[in-house]
Amino acid sequence: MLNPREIRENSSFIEEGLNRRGLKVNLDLLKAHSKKLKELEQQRSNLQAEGNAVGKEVGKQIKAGKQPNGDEVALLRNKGNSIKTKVSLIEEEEKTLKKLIKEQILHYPNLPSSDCPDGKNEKDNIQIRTWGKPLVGEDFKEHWQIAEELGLLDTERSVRIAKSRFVTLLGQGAKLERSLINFMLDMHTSKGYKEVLPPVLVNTASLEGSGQLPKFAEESFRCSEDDLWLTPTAEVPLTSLHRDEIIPFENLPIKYVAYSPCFRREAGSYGKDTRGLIRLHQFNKVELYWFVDSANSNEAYKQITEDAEAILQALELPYRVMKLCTGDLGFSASSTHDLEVWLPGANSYREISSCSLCDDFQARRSSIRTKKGKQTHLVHTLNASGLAIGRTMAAVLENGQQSDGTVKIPEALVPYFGKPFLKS
RNA sequence: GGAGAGGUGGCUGAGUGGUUGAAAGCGGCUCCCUGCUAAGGAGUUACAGGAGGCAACUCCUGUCGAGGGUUCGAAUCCCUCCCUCUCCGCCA
Repeated sequence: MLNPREIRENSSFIEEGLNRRGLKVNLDLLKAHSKKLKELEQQRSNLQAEGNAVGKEVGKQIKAGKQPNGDEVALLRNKGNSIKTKVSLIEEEEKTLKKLIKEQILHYPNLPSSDCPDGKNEKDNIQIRTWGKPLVGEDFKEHWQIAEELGLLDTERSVRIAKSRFVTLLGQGAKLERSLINFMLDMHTSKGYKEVLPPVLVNTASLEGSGQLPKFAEESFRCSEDDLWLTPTAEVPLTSLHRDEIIPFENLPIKYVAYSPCFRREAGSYGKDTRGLIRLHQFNKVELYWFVDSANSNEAYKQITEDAEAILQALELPYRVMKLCTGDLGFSASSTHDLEVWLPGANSYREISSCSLCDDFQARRSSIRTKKGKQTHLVHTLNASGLAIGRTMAAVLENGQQSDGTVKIPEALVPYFGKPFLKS
C-alpha cells in the first residue's frame, strides 16, 4: 500500500512512480479527499475533547452534590448532546471518505525503485547475467514428451479427476517431484532459513495484506461457503504469519522457506502452455521469504536472489537473470529479478523464479513493524521462488535428456532421487 | 452438528456507568545497593492518527475481539457479528 501521508504531501512523486509503470494517474482527487479527511478528523477530535470535558464536569458536579436533574446539569447535558450530534455528522462524512480513499489506495501498485529500468513489457527487461552453457540443437525433446515416454505423468486422467491444466504425477515422476522439494528445503534450511508448512487456504485479509486482493480476485480460487481462498503462492501465508505484529528488532532478519502447493486460475492465458508442467492450476513451489529492517533490504535483495540461483547451480541448469522493467513488475514489487532457466527442448529461457523486493508495501498493508529503541517503523519484505517445482522438473528432464531416451539426474539430486538415471 | 464458557496491555489476571489507557503479579528495560552471584530498592514499560518544537519532549483524539445502540459520560448496560476454549457426537 502506498503511504497515505505521502499521497497528501508529495503526490507528484507518487504519480511519477506510477507513470513509470505505465499507469496514467492523477492523484488530485485522492489527495483532496485525503486532506479533507484529515480536516474532518481534526474537527472531530477537537469536538470530542470538548465533549469529554463536559462529561467530566457533569460527574464532578453530581459528586459535589448537585441535583442530577437540576438546571446546571441539564445545561451541560444539552451541550453534550449538541456536541454529540455534530460529531456523528462528521463521523458519517469521514466514513464515506475513508472507504473511498482505501478502495483507491488498495488498487495502486507499489512504486518502482529508482534503479528499476523503464519499459513497457517483458521485451524491455534487462539481462544482467547468465550462468552455464545452454544446450542448443534440433534433437532435443520438450519435457512433456519425455515425461510421457517415461510414464511420469497422466494429463488425460487428470481431466477426469479435476479439469484441464491439472496434472497427476506417477511413479518416478511423483518421486522426482518429491525429491526436488526435499532437496530445495534442505539446501535452504542449511543456509539458515526456517522451514514453514503453512495453511494453503487463506482468508481475505491475508490476500489483501500481500497484494493479491482486491485487484486480482479473478486469479484465485475461492471457497464459496467460507471466507477462504486457495493460496496462489506461499508468499501470502508467509506475509500474514506476522500480520499486525511488531517484530523485536533483534529478531530481524527473519528468513523463511516454505513448501506449498499453489493454485491459480490462469484466467486470460487460454491456449498458452497447454502441454506439460509449465502452466497449471495447481503446482508446487518452494518459496523464500524475508522480513528485514528497511536499512538492510538492498543487501537482502541481493542475497535472496543468490539463494534462489544456488538451487539452479546445484542442479546444473543453465539460466539467466533478468531485471524486470517497470512495465513488467508485479503489483507488490518495487524491484524484481526473474531467473529464467534454459529449456533446450523448447529452445528458450523460461521463468522459474521471481525474486522481489517489496519495500514496505506489504508491511504497510499487513501492518508489520519493528521497534528500534522507541521508534516503531515498518519492516521491508522480500520473496523469491526457490524454486517452482514443476518448471524445475521440466528443466531437469530437458537438460538431462540422453539420446537413448533416458534422463540423467543432476548429481546433487541423486541422494534424493535414489539413482543417477531416469529410465522406463 | 449438540451443549456450555469466554474474548482486557508481552503474559497471568482485577475491574458492572464518572480523571480507568486500565489495579495487582510476572516478564522486559534503566538506575541504586551489594566483593561476585543470589536477594533487595527506585523508576520505567501499548498502538494508531494529529498539533507544536531542530530535538529530548509536550499536548489532543481514538483504541479493553469487530460493528452498531443507550447515556452528558461505557471495558462496564443493550443488539448483531467474528473468534477461541471445554464436553458430547462424527471424522483423516
